[in-house]
Amino acid sequence: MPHTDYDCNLGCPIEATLEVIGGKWKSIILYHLMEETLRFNELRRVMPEITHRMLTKQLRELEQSQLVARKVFPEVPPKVEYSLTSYGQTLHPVLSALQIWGIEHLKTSSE
Amino acid sequence: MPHTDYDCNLGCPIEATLEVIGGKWKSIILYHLMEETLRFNELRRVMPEITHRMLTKQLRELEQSQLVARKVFPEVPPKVEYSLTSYGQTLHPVLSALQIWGIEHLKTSSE
DNA sequence: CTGGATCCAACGCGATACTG
DNA sequence: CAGTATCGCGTTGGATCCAG
Repeated sequence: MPHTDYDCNLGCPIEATLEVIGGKWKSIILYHLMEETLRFNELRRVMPEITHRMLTKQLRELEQSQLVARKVFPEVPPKVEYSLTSYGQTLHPVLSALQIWGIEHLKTSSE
Repeated sequence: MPHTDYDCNLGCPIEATLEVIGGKWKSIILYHLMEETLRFNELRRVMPEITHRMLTKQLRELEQSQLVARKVFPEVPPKVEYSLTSYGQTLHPVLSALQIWGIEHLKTSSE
């Protein structure tokens, strides 16, 4: 890709993306939701290190970014499903790139 | 891309990548160094919003990650050039993916 | 089960001043 | 020009408790 004049001063695209998927948890959440719809506690199970509070918070932000959809089932006990929106799906190439490089990086740094 | 068993619990590749290029500034610095070697103050000029202190700090961390090379010219006044290492170059696809999605995202969110 | 609210410690980061 | 050291504020985020 050419070094365009999106010069990262005004509305830098890279920064914009990181704004949305950056942080310690968002991309991981998105990654897990890429394949399957998950409930709140299912997400906690696949991400044992995130705290209850943070998961809630991150999910709210992903909702606001239109990347994640929240579906509430009016039941007792409550049931809430989280899934990617179609817009969220467009992040697939980005997450793939991150994952691919990460795999190589982990290999390299463990040598 | 298949949903492999890099399940993001133990040594998650995505997290590993973000560990290295994440944060508000690192990817931007890498982006600018992708095309050309730059001196300290040249970097500041293309990134007007970063503070002196933060630029120094981020550059040190990128050095430690082996992504950026620091070359000091023993002159007065001092001259220091920063460039990508060959390892740093391998991030090209990742940064491209971030940039491409960001461009679309900015378009979308401004509508 | 899902999730909000509060308290509080830890850290990030800017501002500033100082060096070779 | 390039870089370090110190201070101090603001935000982040963990622990905990409460609620539908």
